[in-house]
Amino acid sequence: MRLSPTSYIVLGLVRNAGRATPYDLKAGVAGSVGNFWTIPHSQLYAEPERLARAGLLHEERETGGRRRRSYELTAAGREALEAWVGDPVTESAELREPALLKIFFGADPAALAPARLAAHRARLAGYREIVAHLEGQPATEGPVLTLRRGIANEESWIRFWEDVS
Amino acid sequence: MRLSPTSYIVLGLVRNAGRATPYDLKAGVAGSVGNFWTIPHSQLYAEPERLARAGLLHEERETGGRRRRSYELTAAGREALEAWVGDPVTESAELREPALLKIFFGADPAALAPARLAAHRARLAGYREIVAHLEGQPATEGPVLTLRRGIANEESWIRFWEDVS
DNA sequence: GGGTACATGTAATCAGTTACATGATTTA
DNA sequence: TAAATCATGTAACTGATTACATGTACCC
Repeated sequence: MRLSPTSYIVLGLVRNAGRATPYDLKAGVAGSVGNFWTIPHSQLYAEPERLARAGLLHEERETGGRRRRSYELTAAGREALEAWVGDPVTESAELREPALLKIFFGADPAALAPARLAAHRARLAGYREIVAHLEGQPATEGPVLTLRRGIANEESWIRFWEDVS
Repeated sequence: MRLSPTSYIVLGLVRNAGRATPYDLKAGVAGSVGNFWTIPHSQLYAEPERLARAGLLHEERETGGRRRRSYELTAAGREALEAWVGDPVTESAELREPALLKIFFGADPAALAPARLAAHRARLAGYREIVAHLEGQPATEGPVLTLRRGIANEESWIRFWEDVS
């Protein structure tokens, strides 16, 4: 089985939580990685199933009631996650910004700017708030760094859209 | 039919070229939008076919030889493209940077930095070269603006990776 | 004449998107 | 007690990825 970023997000969140249901994962994504990498919740049902088939997660299902599924890491799962985290090679992300596509094909940037500026400013404010709460907590270096990068990114976009306004 | 960014890239490139085969599109993507939005070439066979079924492209096929397909815009296709370009509302892009995911889940940023820095510096140099050739040409405002954004983006990433080195 | 790179496509699989559903809790 | 929202899933479709294939042209 080929492991995708989605797989590692699931593995990572399960590791952080110890044990998680798809719904926990949904909440986990929304409150953390989801800021820069969202996953539709249907994938959070499908993906753990795949990972369980591959032996990287252990699945348990409630016998009564709603028969909820919950997952935890197997040894193999932990190894796969750690190998990925430890590997210094990564792919490159693409910009894939729809507004840039429009500009490329002739849109007037000044017309796009107001909506883009509002969106970026809102996210920037959100990030600043989260980071204020997070700083000082123990064991949050990773999340704090990604937030810092998120902030720099929003600032960079804001400068761009201001320039073309 | 729902039109995706892929659809608009195809429509836009066909408009720019007047008429194009899938292979022309492949070259077109590689030399332009591909810098921030790549499309596997198999999609450049599938997507025009869909667009032709939807009446947005007109397909012609060589009778002899390799029976190459070529496409041009229909009136409806041109309208759809212009409506999209003229609409000031766009979705938001996500960062989706694999290296950030790794950091989020505990990777050492200093270990990731060298490869990332090399990649970003190479792209930055490439962009600067293209932009130097492009500036001054007529009717290249769109592409030049996207390149400028690409450059700012690379610079912003380079700052980030230098900071954590 | 043989290798290498460009040109041109097809097919199978799979992940992701979208939509549909419904049970349980809280709140007005 | 009705409405809203949270919790929990499934199913259908379709776009994207990957791999396979082969033809043509040019260069050594």
